[in-house]
Amino acid sequence: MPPTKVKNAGTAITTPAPAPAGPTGQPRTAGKPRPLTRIQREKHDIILQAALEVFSLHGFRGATIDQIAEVAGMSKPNLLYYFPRKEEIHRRLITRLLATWLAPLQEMDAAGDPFPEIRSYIRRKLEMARDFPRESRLFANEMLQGAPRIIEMIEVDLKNLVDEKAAVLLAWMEQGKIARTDPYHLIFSIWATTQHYADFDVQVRAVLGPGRGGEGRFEDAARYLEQLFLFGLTPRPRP
Amino acid sequence: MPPTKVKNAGTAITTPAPAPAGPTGQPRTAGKPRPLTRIQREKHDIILQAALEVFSLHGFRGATIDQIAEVAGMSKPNLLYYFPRKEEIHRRLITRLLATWLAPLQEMDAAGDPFPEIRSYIRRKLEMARDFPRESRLFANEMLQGAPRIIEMIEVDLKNLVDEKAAVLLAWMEQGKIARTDPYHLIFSIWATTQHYADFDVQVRAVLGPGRGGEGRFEDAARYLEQLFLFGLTPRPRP
Amino acid sequence: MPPTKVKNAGTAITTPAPAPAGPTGQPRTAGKPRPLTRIQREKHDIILQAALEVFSLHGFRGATIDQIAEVAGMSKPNLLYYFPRKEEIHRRLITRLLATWLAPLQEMDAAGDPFPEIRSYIRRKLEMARDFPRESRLFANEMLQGAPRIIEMIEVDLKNLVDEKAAVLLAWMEQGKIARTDPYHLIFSIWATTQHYADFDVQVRAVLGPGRGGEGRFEDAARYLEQLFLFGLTPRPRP
Amino acid sequence: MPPTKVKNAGTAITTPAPAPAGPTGQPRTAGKPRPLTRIQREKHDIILQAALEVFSLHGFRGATIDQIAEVAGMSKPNLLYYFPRKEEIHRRLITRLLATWLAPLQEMDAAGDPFPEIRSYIRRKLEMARDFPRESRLFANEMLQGAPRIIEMIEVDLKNLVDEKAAVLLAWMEQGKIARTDPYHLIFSIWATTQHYADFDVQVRAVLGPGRGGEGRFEDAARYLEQLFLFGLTPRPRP
DNA sequence: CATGAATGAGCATTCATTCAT
DNA sequence: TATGAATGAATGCTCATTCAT
Repeated sequence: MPPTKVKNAGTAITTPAPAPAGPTGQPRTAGKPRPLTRIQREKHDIILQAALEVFSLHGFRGATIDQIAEVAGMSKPNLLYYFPRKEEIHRRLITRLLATWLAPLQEMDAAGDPFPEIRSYIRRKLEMARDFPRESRLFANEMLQGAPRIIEMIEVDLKNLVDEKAAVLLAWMEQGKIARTDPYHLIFSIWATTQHYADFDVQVRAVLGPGRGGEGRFEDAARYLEQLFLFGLTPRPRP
Repeated sequence: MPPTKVKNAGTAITTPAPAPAGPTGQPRTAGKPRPLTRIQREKHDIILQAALEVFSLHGFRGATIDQIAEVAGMSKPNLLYYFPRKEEIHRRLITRLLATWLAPLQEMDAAGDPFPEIRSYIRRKLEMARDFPRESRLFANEMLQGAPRIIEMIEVDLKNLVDEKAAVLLAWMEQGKIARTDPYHLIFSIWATTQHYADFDVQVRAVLGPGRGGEGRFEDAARYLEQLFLFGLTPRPRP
Repeated sequence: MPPTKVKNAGTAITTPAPAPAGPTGQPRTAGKPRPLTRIQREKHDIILQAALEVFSLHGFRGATIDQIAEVAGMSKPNLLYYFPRKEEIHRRLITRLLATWLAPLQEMDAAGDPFPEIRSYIRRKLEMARDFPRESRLFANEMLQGAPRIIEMIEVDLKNLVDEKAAVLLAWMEQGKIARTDPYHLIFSIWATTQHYADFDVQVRAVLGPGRGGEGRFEDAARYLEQLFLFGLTPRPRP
Repeated sequence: MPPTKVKNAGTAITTPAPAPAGPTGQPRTAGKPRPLTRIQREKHDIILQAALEVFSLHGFRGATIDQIAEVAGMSKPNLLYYFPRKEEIHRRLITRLLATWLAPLQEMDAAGDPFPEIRSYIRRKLEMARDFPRESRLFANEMLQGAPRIIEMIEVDLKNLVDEKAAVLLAWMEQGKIARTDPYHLIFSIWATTQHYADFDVQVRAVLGPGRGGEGRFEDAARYLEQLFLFGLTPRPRP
C-alpha cells in the first residue's frame, strides 16, 4: 500500500516553470526560476482556458494556435510569448488536469462507510462530467491516442492512487461490507459510466431525444448508476 | 474548307466542373456506378484498414494522407486515385463502422430470457472492444468532436435501435424479470463499461500493471461486469 | 480546487471555422475592417502589380502564386499573408480595372460637340491600350472565358453606362449631327479597334514589321481610326 | 509583293506527323512517316474538336487532358495514345486554325471591285465569328499570351499575306477607288471589329440585353460595319 | 487499340514558429 | 509586452504522363 504520491503532482500544477526568454519554457542556462507576476499568471490562465476549449474539441493536432489565440482574445505572437510551444500549452493543460481528475477518488475515505463513500465518489465524478466536460474530453482524447504525453503520470501517480484505493475496497470486501469482486475493474466501471456522459455527450443527447436529453439527464444518470452499483454490490447470504 | 465540321452556336460559355475520375469518385456522367473490380476492392480494403489505423490514433484532422498511404504501402496520389477525398475515406470508415457497432445490440432478442440476453450482449460488446479496438477508438474520436460527420446517423439509426431495445428492456421490467430502472441509461452503462477497455486501453493496462494487464484483463472484466449487471439487476422483494 | 473556474454547460459542441487573419482577409470578428497601414498598402500594390503582369499573360488558371510572388519579390506564404486567396487577388484586380475601363466612356459629354467628343474618346481608349496593355489583356482574358467572375458587373454597371451613352449618341443622330447608325455597335467597334492594339499587340507588331511596328504604330492607328470613324472608306475629293 | 507562301501552311495542316510509338508525335528514329489509317484520322478529329472546345474556354494551362478526354468521349490514356503530349494537341489545333483564319483574306481579289470585295471580306469574317467562335477565342487566347507557339507563323505566313493584300488595297487607293488611308490598320480594324463578336461575346450579349442580344446581333453588326467602313460617321443627306 | 493503375512534379493553402519593432 | 510581418515545412489535392495488361 504505497502512500499517496499523487499529492506531489497536485502541487506541481501550481508551481510555475522557469523563465527562458518568455516567462515560460525551458530555461536557457538552467538559472533561477523567476516567479511569475500576477499579470503573467492571469494571461496563463486565460490561455489555458482557451486551449482547453479548443484542444478538447479538435484534439491536439486538429487545434490551431490561431484558434486558441482568438478564443483567448490575444494575438498569436503574444500567446506564443507566454507559451513558446504549442506542445507546452497542451502539456500544462494535461498535467494540471490529471490532478483534478484524481481528486474525487482521493477523497474516498477508508474510514468512512463503504456505500456512502462509493455513492459520493460516483456523484462527484458525475458532477465533473457535467461541469467540466471539456476536461473530460481532453483527457479522453489523450487516452485514445495512447497517452503519449502523460503515460508516465498514468503509470506512476494514477496507478499508485488506484492501487491504494483498490486496497481500501479490498478491505471492505474482506470485512463483508461490500460484495467480493475485482476492485480495479470496479473503479474502471465507475470511471467509464460517469465520464461517458461528458465524452459521449452528443450521443447521449441524441439518443435521449429533446425531451429526456435536457439537463435532467444527469439526475437520471445519477439515480440509475446509484442503483446499479448499490444493488450490484450488496452482499447476499449464500444459499 | 474550315477544318471544323461542327458549328457551335457561339453561346456555349459556361464555367466548367473539371471531372477526372478514379474508380470510386463520381462517375464521368454521374450515371452507372460501375461495379468494382477485384483489385479495386482489395485496394479499397487495404486503404480503409490503413486509414482505420491512422484515424483511430490521431483523429480526422490529426491524420494525414501521407501516413495512411504509407501504412497502406502505396503512394499518396495512388491512394487518392481510389479515394479522391480524405473525407470520403473517413466517411466510408464511419458508415461501415456504425453498422458493425449496432449489430450486437440488434441481436438482443426480445423473445429470449433477459439475463442470458443481457449477458450475451455485454460479452459481445467486450469482445468487440478486444478484437476491434481501433474501430472503437475511431468511434470515440468522432463522438468527442461532436460527431460532426455522423450526427444524422446517430440521431436516426442509432436512436431508433435504442428506442426499440429500450422498449424490450422495459417490457422485461414490467414482467418483473429484471429490476425496474432506466433502460436508456442501462444501455449507456453497458456501452461505457465495455468500450472503456478499448478506448482507455493504455490507462487500463498501466493501472493493472504488467501482471494483470495482459490478455487476461478481458476475462476479468467480463467476470466483473457480469456480476455488476447481474446482481444489480436482480429483482428482490421489497422488505 | 479545479483549475478551471469557468463552468461550461457541456453542450457547446460545434464544428468550428478556423480563423487566422492577414491584414486583408476577413477580420477576426467580422467587424471593423481596420484601416491599412502604409506598408500594407505598399505591399498590396506591389502584389497587385505583379499579379497583373502574370494574370494578363497566363490567365487565371495559368498563373501560379509562385510566379506572382517571384515577380513581387516576396515569398509565397508572405504574399498569402496579404491576400489569403488567389481568387481574391484576381477579383481585386478586375474590380479595380473595370472602373478604369469605364472612365473614358464616362467622360464622353452629351453637351459637347459630337465629333470632338467621339474623337477624344477614341484617343483616350487608344492611349489606354498603349499605356495599360496588361490591364487590357487581363480584361480580354476574362471575357474570353465568359467573364465568370465579373459577369454581374458587366450586366449591371457596364450595361447601364453603355445604355446611357448610346442614348447620347442616338440624340446626336436625331439632331443630324452624326450619321444615323446603331449606337451600341458603334461603341463596340470603338472598343474593338482600340483594344486590339493592346490585346493583339504581338500580331500587330509582327505584321507591321520592325520598321512600322515601333512606337509610331499608335500614332498611325490614331490617325487611321479618326479617318475611319469620320468618313469611312468613301473617297473624297481633295479640297 | 511576295507570293502567297501561306498555301504551304494550309497544306501542312492535313499532312500528318510521323509515328513514334503512337501514331503521332516525334519519331524515335526519324523513320518513315507511316500514313494514318481512316480510324486514326477520325479519332484525331474528334480529339481536336474536343480540345478546341476546352482550350478556347480555359486557355492552354487552364485546360486539362481529363476534360478534353471526357468531351472526346474517350479515356485519358487512349487520348494520349493519339497525341502523346498536351502541347502537341494545342500546336496542331493552332496550326490548323491559322489556315482557316487566313482564308477569308486570301479570297479578297485584287481583280474585283474594291467595295464589294471589302464588304465580302467583312461578311466572311463576321460569319466566322458567328460560326466558329471557339476558333476565334483560341486564336485570341494565343495572341494574348504573346503567341509563344505560333509567333513564327505569324511573322512569316501571316505577315506575307497581309503585305500582299495591303498592296492590293494600296493599289485601289492609288486608283482613287477607295479613300487613301493606312492599309495595314485598315485590315487590323476589320479583324478587330469582326472578331470582337466572338471573343467578347459575353460582353456583347450582356450589353445588348436579352432582346437585341439574340441571333439578330450578327445581322445588326453586319449592317453597322458595312456602313462604318463605307461612310464612317459623317452624316449624309437622305437620297 | 483501349484502359486501369500508378506516380513525380506541382499547386493553393495552412500552420507553428521566428523576427523586428 | 505586444504585434505586424515573414517563412519553412507541411498538407490535401491536381495533373500530365507512364506502365502494364
